[in-house]
Amino acid sequence: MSAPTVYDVAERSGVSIATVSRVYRNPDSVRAQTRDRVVEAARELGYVPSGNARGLASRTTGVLGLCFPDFADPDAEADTEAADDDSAVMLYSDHVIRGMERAARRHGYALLIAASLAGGPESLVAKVAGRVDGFAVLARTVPTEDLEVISRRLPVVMLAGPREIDHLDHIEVANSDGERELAQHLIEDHGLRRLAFVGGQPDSPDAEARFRGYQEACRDAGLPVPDEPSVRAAMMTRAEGQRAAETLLGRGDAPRPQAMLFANDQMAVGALHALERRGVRVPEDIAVTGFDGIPLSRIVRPSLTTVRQPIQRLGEEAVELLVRRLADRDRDPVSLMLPVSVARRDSCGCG
Amino acid sequence: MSAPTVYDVAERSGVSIATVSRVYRNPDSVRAQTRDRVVEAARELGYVPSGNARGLASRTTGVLGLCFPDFADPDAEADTEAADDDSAVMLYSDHVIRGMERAARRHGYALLIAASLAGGPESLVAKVAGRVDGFAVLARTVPTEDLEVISRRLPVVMLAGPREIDHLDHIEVANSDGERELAQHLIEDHGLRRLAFVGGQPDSPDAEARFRGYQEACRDAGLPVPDEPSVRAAMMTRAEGQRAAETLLGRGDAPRPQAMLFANDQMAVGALHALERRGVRVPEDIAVTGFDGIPLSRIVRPSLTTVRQPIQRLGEEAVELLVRRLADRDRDPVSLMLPVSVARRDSCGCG
DNA sequence: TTGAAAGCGCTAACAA
DNA sequence: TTGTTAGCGCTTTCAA
Repeated sequence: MSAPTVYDVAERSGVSIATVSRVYRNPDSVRAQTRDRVVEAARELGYVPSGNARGLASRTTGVLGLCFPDFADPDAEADTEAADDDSAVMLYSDHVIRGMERAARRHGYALLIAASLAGGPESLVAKVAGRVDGFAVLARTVPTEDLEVISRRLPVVMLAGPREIDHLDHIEVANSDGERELAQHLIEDHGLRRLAFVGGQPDSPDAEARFRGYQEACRDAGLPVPDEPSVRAAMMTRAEGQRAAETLLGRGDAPRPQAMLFANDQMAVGALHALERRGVRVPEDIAVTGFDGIPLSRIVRPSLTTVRQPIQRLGEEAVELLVRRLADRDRDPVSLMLPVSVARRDSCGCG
Repeated sequence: MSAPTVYDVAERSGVSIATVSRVYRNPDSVRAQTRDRVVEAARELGYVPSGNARGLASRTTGVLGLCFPDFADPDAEADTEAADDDSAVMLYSDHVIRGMERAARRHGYALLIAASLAGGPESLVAKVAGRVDGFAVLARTVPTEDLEVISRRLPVVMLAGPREIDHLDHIEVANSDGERELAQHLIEDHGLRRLAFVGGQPDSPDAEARFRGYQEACRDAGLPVPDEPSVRAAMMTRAEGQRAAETLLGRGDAPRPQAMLFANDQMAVGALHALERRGVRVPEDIAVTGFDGIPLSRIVRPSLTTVRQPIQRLGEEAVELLVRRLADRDRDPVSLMLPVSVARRDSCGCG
């Protein structure tokens, strides 16, 4: 039972394969009566055009791609209470995916997604690259070297993180500006002076950019400028935020900070829990801030002061850039910086 | 500057195109020295294998697909406070996507996703169908008629909702069982007798199944069995839950219900807010329950009693089914019913 | 409006 | 271990 092809449909409806093809590509170029015969035959046969053959012949796929890092262990158990935290970590990719999917849909494209695994000639990236008209890559997902090669063949846009290849389109989020503005607010409007920043690993470009913004705010305000975050979390999960908060409270050597700035909302929420348990009031005793603006940040009590990051828009803009480049391969490479906005809420005392 | 092909690489490295192909498909079948020459030439040329040509020749794509309904308006604004509610609505597809992506990755597949739009010969569904080895379809996304045709060509698994085509693999969630168990708990363990159910539109199979479970519990307990939900929400959003709660409280004609059961968590959370504003205590004055078990349900105060639905697992199982059918086209069609579990939390008085 | 024929870039026997 | 040679199913000129 091999799948029916244009030949089968052509034979059954008494036309040529070219006509069958036309019915699917440009129905109006075929006489209505002929068209009906073809459509009917296709129905009876269960004919579905082969995307591969189509793509091969027409040199386009109608598909855009996204490669993202495989943060979460694919074997992690799901749908348990314990998995919620992990679940939240993925939110970032999910938002990008959603944004891309919507924008792609608007332009008539489908979206192919794949989390990167190992490299090598048969990597997922290569698979994606060969099946799409263009694709987006989240920072630190694909070796720069590979992108160098692939981007010679089709449009690639790099998302978040630094611009590693300067002839590629690139979008980033104003991480540093956002954190600076947030810290400034704490310092100037609330008069806080003993701040602590909880960051991520040094190889996380986002977390590092946020830390830089924090440093800038300290410098601008004439406060001591730390070289390193007060604490570095490995995964930036809620559990780690909890731990970080306890660490910061427990340091006998220094006075308790007046504010804890976390590199993301997950950790800040964890900290809120830890502080509540220790009987430390937020914001009366200490201010807490996050970064990202996930839905959860608005719901926790006290509601979390944070920096809203337009992650979904990141995905949408990526598609726009791809579509534009597909229309004009020679346009100059673009580098966008998406603005963020500080959401002043209860946890800093702005209720 | 047309993209380089196997021929270019073969010529540059002084081998045949077959050898080039082997290097990418089965590196070990080529002498190391030859392989290095090929890889080097490919690098220099910027060669990326064409997925289309590959798929055409090998009759497989290494891609699985998902079609889901286009609930959210793709033009809706994102990343604003106002969009949060809308944002939450999408969570369902997001979870399925995540589940499928992870499972697909485990099996070496990428995932192609597309929200359905209009029908017709050139619909997104057809595009997906032509580009994957098999795909999953969320209920009410693709006309049954189309699936009938497409499923003759490649494996299709139907997700959530009733089993519309009985020779296809199918997975659903025990909506009805879950709601019945939940209502039973309210009735038997908490001794409540005046319950109200807030449902969705009649064309939502999930919401309807939940209502049926509710009816069953009423019948089993000897309570009056309503024909219709007390309120029907159009989109089952937080805002609508709020409104529904107010409607139920405001009905002068009947005594206030002792419990409000919502067809999903979103609405229940909205109701919690509305009740708090009206000074109605939960669970002391009234019990509130949801359905789905989204992360938010655990975080709101009081924490929400709900039914945890394994949505992500739905996606994972879909992939498993597809992979299995790909391995054996003749196996009997499977219909899975994924179990749910009642999460007894504060909002029913189980804190 | 329709048909004939030449690829699109790769895989997969089969040979060597 | 490597090369030769048919296709895979469709789109796309160019003619008719």
